[in-house]
Amino acid sequence: MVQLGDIDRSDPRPPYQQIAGMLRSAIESGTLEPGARLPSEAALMENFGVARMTARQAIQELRGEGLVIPEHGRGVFVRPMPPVRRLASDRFARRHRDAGKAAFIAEADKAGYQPGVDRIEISRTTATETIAERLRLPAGDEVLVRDRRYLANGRPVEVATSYLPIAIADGTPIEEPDPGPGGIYARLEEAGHTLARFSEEVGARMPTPDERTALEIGPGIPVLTVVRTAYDVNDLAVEVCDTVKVAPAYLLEYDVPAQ
Amino acid sequence: MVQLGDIDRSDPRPPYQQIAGMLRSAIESGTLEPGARLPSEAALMENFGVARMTARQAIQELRGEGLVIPEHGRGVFVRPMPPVRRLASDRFARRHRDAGKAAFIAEADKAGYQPGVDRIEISRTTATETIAERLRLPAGDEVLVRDRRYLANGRPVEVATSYLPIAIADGTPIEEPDPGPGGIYARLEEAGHTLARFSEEVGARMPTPDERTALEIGPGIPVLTVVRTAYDVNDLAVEVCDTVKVAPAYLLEYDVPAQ
DNA sequence: AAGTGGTCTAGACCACTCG
DNA sequence: GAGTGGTCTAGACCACTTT
Repeated sequence: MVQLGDIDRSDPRPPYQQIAGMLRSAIESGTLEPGARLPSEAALMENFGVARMTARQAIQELRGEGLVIPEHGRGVFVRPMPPVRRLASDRFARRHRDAGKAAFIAEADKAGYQPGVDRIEISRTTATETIAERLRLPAGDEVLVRDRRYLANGRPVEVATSYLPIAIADGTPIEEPDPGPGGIYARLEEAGHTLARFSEEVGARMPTPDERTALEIGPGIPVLTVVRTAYDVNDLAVEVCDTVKVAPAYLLEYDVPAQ
Repeated sequence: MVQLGDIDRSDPRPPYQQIAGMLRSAIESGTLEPGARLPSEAALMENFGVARMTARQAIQELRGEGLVIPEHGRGVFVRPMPPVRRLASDRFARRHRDAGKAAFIAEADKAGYQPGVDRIEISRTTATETIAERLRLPAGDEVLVRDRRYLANGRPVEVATSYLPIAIADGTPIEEPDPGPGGIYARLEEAGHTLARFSEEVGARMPTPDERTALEIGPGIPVLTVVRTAYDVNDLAVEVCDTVKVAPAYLLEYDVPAQ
């Protein structure tokens, strides 16, 4: 196995933190490459002369930092970093739609990874208070809901839920799982809702258990939340899109004018 | 203590997850208010008839989600949510500087909390490759570094490091801990660098141990990273500001034109 | 079958907080 | 001193993966 040091009994840190520190160093220095297997719990017990729970606690530290992922029956592995998706502030520019590409596809082309969308679900519900407020609808109005999951190189990186007023989406391809070239924004513009601007609210938090499952991430990996509202040239809110992204896979770029 | 259910032996989830789930429900429903103490480990052992490590593992789940914070010798408490700072995309508008307010102060006034800045440190170093690239300087050029920590209601919420080319900052109040009314952006404009635009890169990750200390947060709380570059009307990069924010304390707002 | 991690038990001693 | 969480031990049985 990888050569690690020994526990220093004079070190004020408890043994499990020392072990975690040595493993962390090995990961950060590249001695343990992304995808490599950590020493097994049994190996750590023998190497450091500790009980199993102590070895596990050391690994637990690294899990909490998102550095490693355990795989039942196989071992604990150094987390391979997903490809970073840089989202430029022009990602919803009309020229991408005119070229027949939805925003996600346009950006995948540029960054050079294989995009994918699955689990598309269309439904209708009454708007929650929050959604109604953002769409400036009376609370309780019916809205179209588009749920989907985005993949990069086959790995889930984002789940998104769009809400549109029924009055706008009714009878359009927006109600279809595949809304056609350019995505739903192209369809909105065809329906006369020429888009003027978007407003985005960005936050970050730990994922809920449901989100962990959908995004296939363990605990210790935060998510970025982006709530986007699209407005047409008449300043009508035509869509609210609620997205949850695997944080390490994203960098969001924005341009802010000084005035 | 708070009344919780019992473990369901037919539930496929292990006992510790069931216990964590019940505590999570109690927190989300408000039965356990922010700041309230969770049942002690001894109480959980008795209530559910489990061993101590099982009770601890349940609490560990909630720690990983950032829902609770343990305090040695006192108990485990429901994390009080810090006041959320909504950062509007106009927070660097000139009118705020003209009113003599730095961006942080202007926004605190609006949101109604007590702002604060401490640990201001000024130094000079040679630019790292990344910083030099952002400032479009030759690698190895000297830069002015402004380090500081921001507080809201006395609690740390953000650490920020600004880098400015020496050629721009040399001999100006920007080298002082307190650069005067309107902050360093006001001084830059007085020096002829009228600001035209900012570019921001937003990401999120788990904090390093150093950042955890500086921001006084435990593990389980993610941070938002924002790297802002300021450009003047001649498209000269005049400042790069690297910030690390306590994620639950922030919501960033951006306006994106459709074209 | 052997090796891995996942869960659990029943204890122990320690450090910290509070009355 | 009593109550709290922090750390550790030495076992046990289970579920999953690989050979």
